[in-house]
Amino acid sequence: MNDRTSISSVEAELIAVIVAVTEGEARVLTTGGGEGLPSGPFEQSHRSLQAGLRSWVQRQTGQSLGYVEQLYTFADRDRTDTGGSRVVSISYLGLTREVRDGAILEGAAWKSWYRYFPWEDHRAGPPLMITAQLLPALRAWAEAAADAATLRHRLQRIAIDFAGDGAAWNEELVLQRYELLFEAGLVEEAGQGAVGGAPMRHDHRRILATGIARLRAKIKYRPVVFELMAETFTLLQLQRTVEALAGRPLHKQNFRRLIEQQELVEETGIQADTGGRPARLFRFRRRVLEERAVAGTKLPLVRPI
Amino acid sequence: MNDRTSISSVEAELIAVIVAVTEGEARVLTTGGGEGLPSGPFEQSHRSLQAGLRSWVQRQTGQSLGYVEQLYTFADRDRTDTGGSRVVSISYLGLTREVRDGAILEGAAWKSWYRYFPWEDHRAGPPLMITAQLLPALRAWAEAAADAATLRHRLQRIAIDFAGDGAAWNEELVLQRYELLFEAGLVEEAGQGAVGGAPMRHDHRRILATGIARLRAKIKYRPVVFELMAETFTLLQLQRTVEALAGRPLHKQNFRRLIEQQELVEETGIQADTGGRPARLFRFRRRVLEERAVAGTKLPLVRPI
DNA sequence: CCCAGTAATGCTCTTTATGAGTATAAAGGC
DNA sequence: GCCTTTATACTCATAAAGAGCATTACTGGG
Repeated sequence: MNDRTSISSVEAELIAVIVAVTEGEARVLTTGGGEGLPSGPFEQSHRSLQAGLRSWVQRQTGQSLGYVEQLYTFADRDRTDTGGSRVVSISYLGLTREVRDGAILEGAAWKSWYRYFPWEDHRAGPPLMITAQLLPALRAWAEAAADAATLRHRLQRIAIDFAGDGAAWNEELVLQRYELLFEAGLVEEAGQGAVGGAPMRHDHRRILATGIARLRAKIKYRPVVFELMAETFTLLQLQRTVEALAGRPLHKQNFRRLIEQQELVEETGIQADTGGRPARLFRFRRRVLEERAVAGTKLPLVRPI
Repeated sequence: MNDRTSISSVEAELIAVIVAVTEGEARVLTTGGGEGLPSGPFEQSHRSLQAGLRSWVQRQTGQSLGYVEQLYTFADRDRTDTGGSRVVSISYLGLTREVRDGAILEGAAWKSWYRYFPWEDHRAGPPLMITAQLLPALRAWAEAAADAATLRHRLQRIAIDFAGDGAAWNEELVLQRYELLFEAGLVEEAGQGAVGGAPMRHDHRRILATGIARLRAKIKYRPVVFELMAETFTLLQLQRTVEALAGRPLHKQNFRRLIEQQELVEETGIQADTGGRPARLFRFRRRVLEERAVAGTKLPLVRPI
């Protein structure tokens, strides 16, 4: 690795985590019957990586990506199906809205992301499968450790990732939890004895976990949720969207206070029929993006149930 | 971009932003007389990207990288010197400590990062060059806008990035500021009329800006500063290190309160001769990394001078 | 020994942010 | 009218963050 000597040749592909929230469900665009993420070669014709991704999604879904962010570049995968040549996979996170009648890629489908990570949805309290299935299996794995130090370390990781010892659930540890389950051999990609969650090809579920973790962190300090909303929305709809992403319930009044005091939205004057008292409709004040270095949507939590 | 069709071949290289803090100065490992960042091909033999980077730095500096994190993958550069073939550059941030007598790569040298970004060092108040040089030049650029909307937009960006209108200086906007100056043609890489900061080859200064921005954000929520410290240190040394990275002064007492209440450090029992009252020496409690999902070093600011 | 200079350290005060809860308002369905 | 449902307005308690004052412990010079 001296300065500019030889540069090695590799294959490059793009992998996309495209997220939308529809009817209060966080969904991700999948291919191959829900077993893969959309992916394809990075073509020489593309002006840049982002441009390549945007143009592809635009062509396939008829919908422009509101927000695009690079996730991670992987190269440590062993790809046996390309004849031993090294593959560099560049993954992206994209936010959009589902178009009902949009021309969607053959075989592509929107799937709830909790289908792949059922242990991540705490909106109605901690999923029962955590205590019923995951924790017993994880503890068995921990106790199969070769030595005491490994045992202690495994138990510690389980406690942190799955909020043992009365610690609070940390919704951002999506990737750590998936990796823990992977190491413990509890997801299908790792072998047998899967305990939960639909599998994906290659390491696509891992990439999805990376995307979810990034998004859950991002909504707290950047106003990206609005990329997932319709032009106008009620504050409850906005809250439900954040809850769908974060996978946990929020305190309604405090959520409203937060949004309004940050002046992220403005009223449109119209009312929405919501089943109870009509709600005011709001729209995102896009100007805030240029007015100041703007904060996102913190999570006004409610006490864990 | 259908699923697994053809995959295009590109050249892959690694670019490293290696940071150390020595005597209260944030420094970065450079090559070619300070005009480039260490870079080289990603070799097939490397187990993974990170492993490739680590082994290379280890060989060249005799120092292991404490913390490594992927920064960004670029592919939109026009590389004319490789015969039109596309280059994918994967950049990394690495934290380490300088070794005085370490075998350092031929031509490599540690340079203060404020040499490249003199407008980023606000430890002794806002640098005079901002009001004396940058702002006048930026305003001139803004006023050369073709239409009123562009003018307004440019002025807005200047105000956000350089804390106009009494807004607070945001130390995380390193990349945005560099890009603004680039667009305005005020850095040497963009053409003539450079106003400040040493230039670098290709887009290396941009990559360095990305690394600084990432690190400035990271120290607030992850305890990564300790990777830059000696085994034991006084709280003031720790504070000076954070200040060197953040580029702004911190409130001493509040900084101590923050560090101690988070139990990030433990006393070693030894005292250090510091010129005044002797200070207690501390070491990082590495265990916190496994005890809990741990917070970093927030910035207890002092009022801007 | 006294004194100035330099750091280190202990505490208090104020303001703001956050988690939580109570109360009231406005719609529809019966 | 009464109940259900959702929206919205406030209040309260606590914790965290920004700021400053006071005191302690060393060095070196007279």
